[in-house]
Amino acid sequence: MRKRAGPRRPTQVEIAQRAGVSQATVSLVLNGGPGGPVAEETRRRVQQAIEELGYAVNPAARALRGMTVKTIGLYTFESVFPVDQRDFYHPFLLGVEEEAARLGYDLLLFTSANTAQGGVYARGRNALLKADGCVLLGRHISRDDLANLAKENFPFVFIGRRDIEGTELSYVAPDYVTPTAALVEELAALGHQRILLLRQTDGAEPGDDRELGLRQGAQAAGLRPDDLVVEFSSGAEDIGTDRVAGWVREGITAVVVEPSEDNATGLALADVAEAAGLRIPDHLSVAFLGSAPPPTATRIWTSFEIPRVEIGRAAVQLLVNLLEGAEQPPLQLVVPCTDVRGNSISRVVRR
Amino acid sequence: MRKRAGPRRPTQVEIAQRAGVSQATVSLVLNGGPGGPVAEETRRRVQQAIEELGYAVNPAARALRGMTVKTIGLYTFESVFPVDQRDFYHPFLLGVEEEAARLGYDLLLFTSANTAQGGVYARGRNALLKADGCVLLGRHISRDDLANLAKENFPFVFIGRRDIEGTELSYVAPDYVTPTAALVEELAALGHQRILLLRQTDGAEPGDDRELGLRQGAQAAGLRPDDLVVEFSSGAEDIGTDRVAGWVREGITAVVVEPSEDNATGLALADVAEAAGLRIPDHLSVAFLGSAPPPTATRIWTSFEIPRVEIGRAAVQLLVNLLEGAEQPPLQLVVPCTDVRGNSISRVVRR
DNA sequence: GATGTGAGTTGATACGTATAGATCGTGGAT
DNA sequence: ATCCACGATCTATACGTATCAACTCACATC
Repeated sequence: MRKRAGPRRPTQVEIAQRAGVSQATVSLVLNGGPGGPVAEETRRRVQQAIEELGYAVNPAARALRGMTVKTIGLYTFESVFPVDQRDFYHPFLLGVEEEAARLGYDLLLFTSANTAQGGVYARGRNALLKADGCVLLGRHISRDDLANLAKENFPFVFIGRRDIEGTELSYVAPDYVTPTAALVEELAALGHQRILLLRQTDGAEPGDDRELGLRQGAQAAGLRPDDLVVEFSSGAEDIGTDRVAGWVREGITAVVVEPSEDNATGLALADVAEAAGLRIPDHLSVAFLGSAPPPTATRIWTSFEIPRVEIGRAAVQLLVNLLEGAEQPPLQLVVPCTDVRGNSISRVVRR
Repeated sequence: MRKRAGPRRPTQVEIAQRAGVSQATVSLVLNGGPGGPVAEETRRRVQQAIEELGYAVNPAARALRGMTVKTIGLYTFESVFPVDQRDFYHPFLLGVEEEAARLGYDLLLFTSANTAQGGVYARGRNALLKADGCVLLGRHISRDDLANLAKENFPFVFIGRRDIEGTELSYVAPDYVTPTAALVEELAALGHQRILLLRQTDGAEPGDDRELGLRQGAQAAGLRPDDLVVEFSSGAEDIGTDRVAGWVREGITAVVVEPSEDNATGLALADVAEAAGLRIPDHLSVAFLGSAPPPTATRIWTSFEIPRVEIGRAAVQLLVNLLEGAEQPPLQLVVPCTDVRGNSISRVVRR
């Protein structure tokens, strides 16, 4: 941590000297505040001195006094930066950026302190403290970090639902339960009797939500709990021909897949099924419980779309509430998703 | 500018009390520095207290002491945020982000203080001071702002060449002169006798560079100065049928166009020419002196590509040099562009 | 035994700001 | 004439850190 170079900038003291007033008066002119109004003549002299010397307030000093700096941090547990256009996270950033700008906050990207670099508390510091508050993002979160931040009473909003024991943290999350239940009901109505949920190994709470939606939908459709199968996968390599054949032998006719960034699991399932002569959707219905792979000429995946930009915006709004609002309890927000009607599910066709 | 809410965070003083040492010793443990080494036993006790209380250094206090905070600002004169994928500026940001992350700096996006909001010195503050230094970007710069920043001795690097009288500022810019000259020589070799340079009204130094390249290339090719025509345009509405017809009547057979974000001028020229029965390139050669519109099935614009990502990276490197390096004069960097061989120029064909 | 020597620690200070509390006129009410 | 109220300004302080200069203490040197 080096010293800054170059000559010093003018301070309020120098302004005061030049204007023939005290430093306190300069601060009064700048910020108003208690201490009474400032006489017009005095104000004029101070303003003039400010012009002449090119004074600008020192944000560090303000921050040290406990003032906010109008800066919102954005921390991503995965390496999101540099932000590629095709990036899974890009829409979130867009929303965050947009709303931060609208509310007059600057946006601090914590590119230097992601999980690979040692996380939030890398090098014994809490990098996030550079900002007034922070939006957190990412699938592979560190629960310790979250818990610590909450304990430290640092204002932050998480994008995605996470529950940490002992603290009620603030988050904005998509509602996975409702559309999953609806999808399962639809599958049941199409005649599917046994449904498989393919969860991500590291799915955490979002995975739980999908499973909850599965069970709710099944119950509403009159399916029994043991008509449901839940299995896990951590990527393409987990989806072998044998495994898929086993599912079919068990009577599975529909698979609902928890998405991941690259949707490797779901795509592998489609490949393997295809290679085994199983046509989608005739022999096997497949739906994604969230963002599906991009549509092709022949295939539109049945799924639902997460309103990422809106979630980003909402996260900033929540955070600014935390920062500027009165003492409120941490606030959670769950936003609805929109269905994507695809052609990857259909009525069962016996082979 | 509100007060921060919530309970206070532990400070070095509290760590010191708990460990039974002085605050100065705590700082020594954290930063080393002069004041001699710390005994192993003492260090251990301090570390333990830090663990137990969950101490994290206060960046504001460090900054107030004149330390750097490892933060690079990114300021854009135009409204670049939110960063759309198709955005002209996106590759620059990519490079800046990438290099900042690599060098261990966080990136502060000044979304709140663009030109529309009052510029760098909006609300009497210099927003940029929140960062150690800053990368500046944009076509419609405020020369006053640049001059002021230079006067204030604020460390910054501009992307694109700008000359400000009285100060030598630090920038990274593409070399427009060399490829422009090469293009003009090529046109001359193809038999073009009269060449038009179509400049952007607000082109500033980059426009000057193109004109310089034009003259250099012409001279090398043996064209006379009055074989060259320079005109200005600020967009599609400036390119009428009459104007284009006039050029042709004057004997112009080749147009080199200074690009803009949307390249409206160049595209309008193509449209108008087409509508007037002038085929490109047979009747009129057209080249872009920089980033051309995207290629279509039939048309690849002859142009040259600005290495935007590399320029972003280089800007950060320069800035970090300024911040960390010894006392050097401001440093400029000019990077070469790569030719794009298109099909929009050819030998002259008499109609 | 006097005198350095150097490792280890600490008190004091400055960075620039916001603000609580004290001060000082000045004029109006009593 | 005295007191009060109030507008305008100032003095003093705290925020949390890094660092300089001073200090202590043990130990080696002559």
